[in-house]
Amino acid sequence: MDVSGTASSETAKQVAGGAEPAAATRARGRRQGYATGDARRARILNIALQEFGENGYRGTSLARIAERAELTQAGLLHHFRSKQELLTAVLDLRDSMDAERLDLSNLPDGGEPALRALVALVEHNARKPGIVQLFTVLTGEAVTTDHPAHAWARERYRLLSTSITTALRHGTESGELRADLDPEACGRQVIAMMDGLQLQWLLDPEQMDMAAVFRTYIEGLLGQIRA
Amino acid sequence: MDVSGTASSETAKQVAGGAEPAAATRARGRRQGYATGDARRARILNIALQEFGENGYRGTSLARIAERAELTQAGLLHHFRSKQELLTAVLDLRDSMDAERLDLSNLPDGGEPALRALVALVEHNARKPGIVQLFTVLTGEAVTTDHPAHAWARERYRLLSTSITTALRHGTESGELRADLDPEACGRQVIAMMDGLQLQWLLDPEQMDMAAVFRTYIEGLLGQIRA
DNA sequence: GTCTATAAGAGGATAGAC
DNA sequence: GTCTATCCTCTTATAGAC
Repeated sequence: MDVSGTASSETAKQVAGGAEPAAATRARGRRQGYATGDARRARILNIALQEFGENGYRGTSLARIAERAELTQAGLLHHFRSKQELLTAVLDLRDSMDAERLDLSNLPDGGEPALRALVALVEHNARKPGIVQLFTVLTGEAVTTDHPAHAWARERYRLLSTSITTALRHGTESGELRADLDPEACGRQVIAMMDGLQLQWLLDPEQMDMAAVFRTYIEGLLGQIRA
Repeated sequence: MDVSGTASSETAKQVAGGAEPAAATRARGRRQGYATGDARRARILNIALQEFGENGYRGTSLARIAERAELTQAGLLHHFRSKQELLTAVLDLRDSMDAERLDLSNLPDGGEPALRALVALVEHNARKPGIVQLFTVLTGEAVTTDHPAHAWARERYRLLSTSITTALRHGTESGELRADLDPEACGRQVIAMMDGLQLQWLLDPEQMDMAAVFRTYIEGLLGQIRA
């Protein structure tokens, strides 16, 4: 059931900063102009991230998150005024975690470096089923136009798409890649391949080595588009 | 909890019934051992298909479906004993609609014919956003292990995967495709590309010509794997 | 085959005490 | 900052009349 079990402890560290005494956290929080209770917030966020990933937005209840965070639902709503606000915070958190590894809006320049960076990202993701699932489940839900994450998802794809497209275009312009390559279509394809493989991998992890299949794809693609 | 089992082809035929007089339908139903009220059932199924596609399984209520089908929730539950049973019937319906166009478990033999058949399927799908969305939303939700459609989705991918893999393998064996092609990995990639492009297309239809991008991909792939 | 009525519960959100 | 208590709505499913 707990698909993201391994990921959780690591993510907690990234956000919470460990088992610091609450008083110290509070004091520093005030100095830096934060609201107090950062550790609490971080704990809630990490639990929410797991729950949204495991059951989707609609399938997750505030009560369940509150229970796991060891406070009441009303207490939770003190930190996040609504379920939707909590979701937004979780999505921001996920984006910032990605950014630590690889700034998707600023890929290495040139075709081959950019594509190899993506291979590294997929290899990284293959060790983080929880995070991948959060993304896959929410993006699927968000296809619905009135879903609270719809705008987030659309924006994310536009950003990612232009990022890859730009890197590829630079490759064609520098002569690294074939001049007749369509950078936009190619970029969309690469993103689609990442998402599609994630889906198959999550549904049936034993059936596929996601990172290996993606690497094979990129190798083939490079052989095809190199000048 | 078994979603992938029973009901299958019977439900499909019931739905195809259309605007036949109710009395005739009922009489034939009795002869063939169906429950009566086929037209009603079909109407419910088609509405449920729309609703599940628009809001996902969790986001859809029986009351809403009943309202659109012009009966009460209790009346609806006379035809389908539970929400899950209704979902199962909808999934069977969707599969049978696909089958009308292209039997995915029995693709044309050989690499190029099979891949070209998939291009035709994607072109067809690009004109059916509702059906594509049902699939995308439910598959995303179904990543969760305890989702009622989880087994259905996993089974569907296994089937589809072996189907494409088989066609490609025949291609390598007949000398049509390069001997060093990995049919399994390649098959998984093709499926992933279809799913990933669907996702981007649904989120932002104006941003992409799904069929064109997929065709480009397949052309490039063919150039790469042909012997 | 369809209805009304209702059980039995979970959902999100708010008010006010401490 | 967290609690209890409560509200109101929505959910799935069942019972029994017609």
